[in-house]
Amino acid sequence: MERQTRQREAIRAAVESCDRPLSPAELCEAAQRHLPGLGIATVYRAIRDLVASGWLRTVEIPGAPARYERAGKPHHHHFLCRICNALWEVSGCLRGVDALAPAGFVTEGHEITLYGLCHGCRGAAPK
Amino acid sequence: MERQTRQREAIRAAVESCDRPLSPAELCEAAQRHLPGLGIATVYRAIRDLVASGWLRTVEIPGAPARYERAGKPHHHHFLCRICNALWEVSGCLRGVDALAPAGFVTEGHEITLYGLCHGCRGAAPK
DNA sequence: TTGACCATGATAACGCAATATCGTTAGATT
DNA sequence: AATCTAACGATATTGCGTTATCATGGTCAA
Repeated sequence: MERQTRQREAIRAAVESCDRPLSPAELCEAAQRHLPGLGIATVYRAIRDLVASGWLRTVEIPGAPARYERAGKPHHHHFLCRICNALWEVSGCLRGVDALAPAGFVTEGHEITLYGLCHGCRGAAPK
Repeated sequence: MERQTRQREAIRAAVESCDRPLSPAELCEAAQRHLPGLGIATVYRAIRDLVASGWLRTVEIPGAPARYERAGKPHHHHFLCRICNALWEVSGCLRGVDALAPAGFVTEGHEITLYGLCHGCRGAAPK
Protein backbone atom coordinates (compact mmCIF):
# COMPACT_ATOMS: atom_id res chain seq x y z
CA MET A 1 0.00 0.00 0.00
CA GLU A 2 1.30 3.42 -0.86
CA ARG A 3 1.30 6.19 1.67
CA GLN A 4 0.80 9.83 0.91
CA THR A 5 3.89 11.78 1.88
CA ARG A 6 5.13 15.28 1.24
CA GLN A 7 8.05 13.83 -0.71
CA ARG A 8 5.97 11.84 -3.16
CA GLU A 9 3.59 14.75 -3.52
CA ALA A 10 6.49 17.08 -4.34
CA ILE A 11 7.82 14.61 -6.89
CA ARG A 12 4.46 14.19 -8.60
CA ALA A 13 3.97 17.95 -8.63
CA ALA A 14 7.40 18.47 -10.18
CA VAL A 15 6.55 16.05 -12.97
CA GLU A 16 3.20 17.71 -13.68
CA SER A 17 4.49 21.27 -13.59
CA CYS A 18 7.25 20.56 -16.07
CA ASP A 19 6.58 20.28 -19.78
CA ARG A 20 9.52 18.06 -20.57
CA PRO A 21 10.87 14.69 -19.38
CA LEU A 22 13.25 14.89 -16.44
CA SER A 23 16.16 12.73 -15.40
CA PRO A 24 16.21 11.45 -11.80
CA ALA A 25 18.73 14.16 -10.88
CA GLU A 26 16.67 16.90 -12.56
CA LEU A 27 13.53 15.62 -10.90
CA CYS A 28 15.24 15.63 -7.52
CA GLU A 29 16.42 19.19 -8.02
CA ALA A 30 12.99 20.35 -9.13
CA ALA A 31 11.21 18.71 -6.20
CA GLN A 32 13.80 20.10 -3.78
CA ARG A 33 12.68 23.63 -4.66
CA HIS A 34 9.45 22.82 -2.84
CA LEU A 35 10.92 20.40 -0.35
CA PRO A 36 14.57 21.05 0.47
CA GLY A 37 16.46 18.05 1.78
CA LEU A 38 14.70 15.57 -0.45
CA GLY A 39 17.07 12.68 -1.06
CA ILE A 40 17.97 11.18 -4.41
CA ALA A 41 17.17 7.68 -3.15
CA THR A 42 13.62 8.76 -2.44
CA VAL A 43 13.32 10.05 -5.98
CA TYR A 44 14.51 6.73 -7.40
CA ARG A 45 12.05 4.84 -5.20
CA ALA A 46 9.18 7.09 -6.25
CA ILE A 47 10.13 6.75 -9.91
CA ARG A 48 10.17 2.97 -9.62
CA ASP A 49 6.75 2.88 -8.00
CA LEU A 50 5.18 5.48 -10.29
CA VAL A 51 6.42 3.67 -13.39
CA ALA A 52 5.13 0.37 -12.01
CA SER A 53 1.72 1.89 -11.35
CA GLY A 54 1.50 3.32 -14.86
CA TRP A 55 1.56 6.96 -13.79
CA LEU A 56 5.05 7.65 -15.15
CA ARG A 57 6.66 6.61 -18.42
CA THR A 58 10.34 5.91 -19.07
CA VAL A 59 11.94 7.74 -21.98
CA GLU A 60 15.12 6.05 -23.17
CA ILE A 61 17.55 8.14 -25.18
CA PRO A 62 20.84 7.27 -26.85
CA GLY A 63 23.94 7.97 -24.83
CA ALA A 64 22.22 9.55 -21.83
CA PRO A 65 20.44 8.41 -18.68
CA ALA A 66 16.71 7.77 -18.97
CA ARG A 67 14.19 10.55 -18.45
CA TYR A 68 10.65 10.28 -17.13
CA GLU A 69 7.42 11.91 -18.24
CA ARG A 70 3.75 11.70 -17.33
CA ALA A 71 2.20 8.61 -18.92
CA GLY A 72 -0.79 8.80 -21.19
CA LYS A 73 0.36 11.57 -23.48
CA PRO A 74 -0.33 11.16 -27.18
CA HIS A 75 2.43 9.63 -29.30
CA HIS A 76 5.35 12.03 -29.69
CA HIS A 77 9.13 12.21 -29.73
CA HIS A 78 11.99 14.20 -28.26
CA PHE A 79 14.76 16.71 -28.88
CA LEU A 80 18.03 16.58 -26.94
CA CYS A 81 19.96 19.84 -26.60
CA ARG A 82 23.70 19.24 -26.88
CA ILE A 83 24.48 22.24 -24.69
CA CYS A 84 22.16 22.09 -21.70
CA ASN A 85 21.30 18.38 -22.06
CA ALA A 86 17.62 19.08 -21.58
CA LEU A 87 15.22 16.76 -23.35
CA TRP A 88 12.32 18.57 -25.00
CA GLU A 89 9.04 17.25 -26.22
CA VAL A 90 8.39 17.15 -29.94
CA SER A 91 4.77 16.82 -30.95
CA GLY A 92 3.75 14.56 -33.75
CA CYS A 93 5.44 11.82 -35.68
CA LEU A 94 5.90 10.73 -39.28
CA ARG A 95 3.98 8.31 -41.42
CA GLY A 96 5.77 5.16 -42.42
CA VAL A 97 8.34 4.95 -39.66
CA ASP A 98 7.55 1.37 -38.73
CA ALA A 99 7.61 0.35 -42.39
CA LEU A 100 11.32 1.12 -42.60
CA ALA A 101 12.08 -2.27 -41.08
CA PRO A 102 13.53 -4.95 -43.36
CA ALA A 103 11.20 -7.58 -44.77
CA GLY A 104 10.49 -10.34 -42.29
CA PHE A 105 11.02 -8.16 -39.24
CA VAL A 106 8.24 -7.37 -36.80
CA THR A 107 8.23 -3.75 -35.67
CA GLU A 108 6.75 -3.21 -32.23
CA GLY A 109 7.68 0.41 -31.68
CA HIS A 110 10.11 3.15 -32.54
CA GLU A 111 11.94 6.10 -31.10
CA ILE A 112 12.94 9.28 -32.88
CA THR A 113 15.45 11.56 -31.20
CA LEU A 114 16.47 14.90 -32.66
CA TYR A 115 19.77 16.54 -31.68
CA GLY A 116 20.81 20.16 -31.75
CA LEU A 117 20.34 23.40 -29.90
CA CYS A 118 17.23 24.30 -27.98
CA HIS A 119 15.75 27.78 -28.11
CA GLY A 120 17.62 29.00 -25.05
CA CYS A 121 21.01 27.67 -26.07
CA ARG A 122 20.74 28.76 -29.68
CA GLY A 123 22.40 32.10 -29.11
CA ALA A 124 25.21 31.23 -26.73
CA ALA A 125 26.28 28.21 -28.74
CA PRO A 126 29.88 27.40 -29.59
CA LYS A 127 30.43 26.75 -33.31
CA MET B 1 52.22 5.88 -35.31
CA GLU B 2 50.03 2.86 -35.66
CA ARG B 3 51.51 -0.58 -36.07
CA GLN B 4 49.98 -3.34 -38.08
CA THR B 5 49.19 -6.25 -35.81
CA ARG B 6 47.24 -9.47 -36.22
CA GLN B 7 44.84 -8.25 -33.54
CA ARG B 8 43.93 -5.00 -35.25
CA GLU B 9 43.71 -6.78 -38.56
CA ALA B 10 41.29 -9.32 -37.10
CA ILE B 11 39.20 -6.54 -35.59
CA ARG B 12 39.00 -4.59 -38.84
CA ALA B 13 38.15 -7.77 -40.73
CA ALA B 14 35.39 -8.59 -38.26
CA VAL B 15 33.84 -5.15 -38.79
CA GLU B 16 33.98 -5.44 -42.57
CA SER B 17 32.64 -8.97 -42.77
CA CYS B 18 29.60 -8.14 -40.66
CA ASP B 19 26.63 -6.30 -42.07
CA ARG B 20 25.44 -4.84 -38.81
CA PRO B 21 26.92 -2.70 -36.03
CA LEU B 22 28.63 -4.65 -33.25
CA SER B 23 29.08 -3.93 -29.58
CA PRO B 24 32.62 -4.18 -28.16
CA ALA B 25 31.78 -7.61 -26.73
CA GLU B 26 30.30 -8.83 -30.01
CA LEU B 27 33.26 -7.47 -31.91
CA CYS B 28 35.66 -9.24 -29.55
CA GLU B 29 33.82 -12.52 -29.99
CA ALA B 30 33.77 -12.17 -33.76
CA ALA B 31 37.47 -11.36 -33.98
CA GLN B 32 38.31 -14.21 -31.61
CA ARG B 33 37.02 -16.68 -34.17
CA HIS B 34 40.02 -15.75 -36.29
CA LEU B 35 42.36 -14.97 -33.42
CA PRO B 36 41.60 -16.87 -30.22
CA GLY B 37 42.87 -15.23 -27.08
CA LEU B 38 42.19 -11.70 -28.25
CA GLY B 39 41.55 -9.57 -25.18
CA ILE B 40 38.63 -7.22 -24.66
CA ALA B 41 40.98 -4.38 -23.70
CA THR B 42 42.63 -4.62 -27.09
CA VAL B 43 39.22 -4.36 -28.71
CA TYR B 44 38.42 -1.21 -26.75
CA ARG B 45 41.80 0.31 -27.67
CA ALA B 46 41.31 -0.51 -31.34
CA ILE B 47 37.78 0.92 -31.30
CA ARG B 48 39.03 4.14 -29.74
CA ASP B 49 41.77 4.55 -32.34
CA LEU B 50 39.59 3.55 -35.29
CA VAL B 51 36.87 5.98 -34.28
CA ALA B 52 39.47 8.72 -33.81
CA SER B 53 40.89 8.06 -37.27
CA GLY B 54 37.46 8.20 -38.86
CA TRP B 55 37.40 4.56 -39.96
CA LEU B 56 34.72 3.50 -37.45
CA ARG B 57 31.51 5.23 -36.43
CA THR B 58 29.78 5.09 -33.05
CA VAL B 59 26.11 4.14 -33.05
CA GLU B 60 24.35 5.20 -29.87
CA ILE B 61 21.12 3.46 -29.00
CA PRO B 62 18.68 3.95 -26.16
CA GLY B 63 19.22 1.73 -23.17
CA ALA B 64 22.07 -0.34 -24.57
CA PRO B 65 25.83 -0.05 -24.94
CA ALA B 66 27.09 1.65 -28.09
CA ARG B 67 27.70 -0.31 -31.27
CA TYR B 68 30.22 0.40 -33.99
CA GLU B 69 29.97 0.28 -37.76
CA ARG B 70 32.16 1.12 -40.71
CA ALA B 71 32.14 4.88 -41.29
CA GLY B 72 31.17 6.39 -44.60
CA LYS B 73 27.96 4.50 -45.21
CA PRO B 74 25.03 6.45 -46.59
CA HIS B 75 22.53 7.85 -44.08
CA HIS B 76 20.49 5.10 -42.51
CA HIS B 77 19.00 3.93 -39.22
CA HIS B 78 18.73 0.82 -37.06
CA PHE B 79 16.48 -1.89 -35.72
CA LEU B 80 17.05 -3.40 -32.27
CA CYS B 81 15.77 -6.94 -31.71
CA ARG B 82 14.31 -7.30 -28.23
CA ILE B 83 15.16 -11.01 -28.12
CA CYS B 84 18.72 -11.40 -29.39
CA ASN B 85 19.72 -7.76 -28.84
CA ALA B 86 21.32 -7.57 -32.24
CA LEU B 87 21.24 -4.19 -33.94
CA TRP B 88 20.32 -4.36 -37.63
CA GLU B 89 20.79 -1.84 -40.33
CA VAL B 90 17.74 -0.16 -41.81
CA SER B 91 18.28 1.51 -45.16
CA GLY B 92 16.76 4.84 -45.93
CA CYS B 93 15.12 7.53 -43.87
CA LEU B 94 12.04 9.73 -43.96
CA ARG B 95 11.49 13.21 -45.31
CA GLY B 96 10.80 15.90 -42.77
CA VAL B 97 12.37 14.34 -39.70
CA ASP B 98 14.46 17.38 -38.83
CA ALA B 99 11.45 19.65 -39.31
CA LEU B 100 9.69 18.04 -36.35
CA ALA B 101 11.69 20.27 -34.02
CA PRO B 102 9.86 23.12 -32.29
CA ALA B 103 10.18 26.62 -33.69
CA GLY B 104 13.40 28.31 -32.67
CA PHE B 105 15.33 25.07 -32.24
CA VAL B 106 18.32 24.19 -34.41
CA THR B 107 18.34 20.57 -35.51
CA GLU B 108 21.78 19.18 -36.17
CA GLY B 109 20.96 15.52 -36.57
CA HIS B 110 18.56 12.77 -35.66
CA GLU B 111 18.37 9.12 -34.77
CA ILE B 112 15.57 6.70 -35.51
CA THR B 113 15.55 3.36 -33.73
CA LEU B 114 12.98 0.67 -34.44
CA TYR B 115 12.21 -2.04 -31.90
CA GLY B 116 10.78 -5.49 -32.37
CA LEU B 117 11.73 -8.94 -33.57
CA CYS B 118 14.34 -9.63 -36.18
CA HIS B 119 13.82 -12.24 -38.86
CA GLY B 120 15.53 -14.99 -36.90
CA CYS B 121 13.72 -14.36 -33.62
CA ARG B 122 10.31 -13.88 -35.19
CA GLY B 123 9.33 -17.50 -34.86
CA ALA B 124 10.63 -18.39 -31.41
CA ALA B 125 9.26 -15.24 -29.81
CA PRO B 126 7.36 -15.17 -26.53
CA LYS B 127 4.01 -13.42 -26.73
C1' DT C 1 -3.50 8.40 21.15
C1' DT C 2 -1.33 4.56 20.24
C1' DG C 3 1.22 1.42 17.63
C1' DA C 4 2.36 -1.06 13.45
C1' DC C 5 4.92 -0.45 9.61
C1' DC C 6 5.98 2.12 5.38
C1' DA C 7 8.81 5.90 3.76
C1' DT C 8 12.73 8.70 4.34
C1' DG C 9 17.70 10.32 4.07
C1' DA C 10 22.50 9.28 4.25
C1' DT C 11 25.56 6.46 2.48
C1' DA C 12 27.53 2.04 1.28
C1' DA C 13 27.36 -1.24 -2.25
C1' DC C 14 26.38 -2.85 -6.72
C1' DG C 15 26.54 -3.60 -11.98
C1' DC C 16 28.40 -2.58 -15.95
C1' DA C 17 30.92 -0.34 -19.45
C1' DA C 18 35.13 1.68 -20.23
C1' DT C 19 39.92 2.96 -19.05
C1' DA C 20 44.48 2.53 -16.74
C1' DT C 21 48.27 -0.27 -15.18
C1' DC C 22 52.03 -3.22 -15.94
C1' DG C 23 54.97 -6.83 -17.28
C1' DT C 24 55.46 -9.14 -21.74
C1' DT C 25 55.25 -9.73 -26.82
C1' DA C 26 56.27 -8.64 -31.24
C1' DG C 27 56.27 -4.94 -35.34
C1' DA C 28 59.34 -1.67 -37.29
C1' DT C 29 63.82 0.35 -38.00
C1' DT C 30 68.74 0.29 -38.06
C1' DA D 1 70.54 -9.48 -35.24
C1' DA D 2 69.97 -5.80 -32.02
C1' DT D 3 67.16 -2.26 -30.41
C1' DC D 4 63.30 0.52 -29.62
C1' DT D 5 58.79 0.98 -28.37
C1' DA D 6 53.80 0.48 -29.68
C1' DA D 7 50.58 -2.98 -28.80
C1' DC D 8 49.15 -6.90 -26.27
C1' DG D 9 46.60 -9.73 -22.43
C1' DA D 10 45.21 -10.00 -17.83
C1' DT D 11 43.31 -7.64 -14.50
C1' DA D 12 42.67 -3.72 -11.32
C1' DT D 13 40.52 0.59 -11.26
C1' DT D 14 37.45 4.16 -12.39
C1' DG D 15 32.99 6.47 -13.29
C1' DC D 16 28.34 6.75 -13.10
C1' DG D 17 23.71 5.47 -12.64
C1' DT D 18 21.03 2.84 -9.72
C1' DT D 19 19.82 -0.13 -5.75
C1' DA D 20 20.35 -1.93 -0.92
C1' DT D 21 20.99 -1.14 3.95
C1' DC D 22 19.57 0.63 8.23
C1' DA D 23 18.41 3.67 11.86
C1' DT D 24 14.98 7.27 12.27
C1' DG D 25 10.70 9.59 11.57
C1' DG D 26 5.97 10.13 9.61
C1' DT D 27 1.51 8.13 8.26
C1' DC D 28 -2.72 6.15 9.06
C1' DA D 29 -5.88 2.61 10.86
C1' DA D 30 -7.70 1.09 15.08
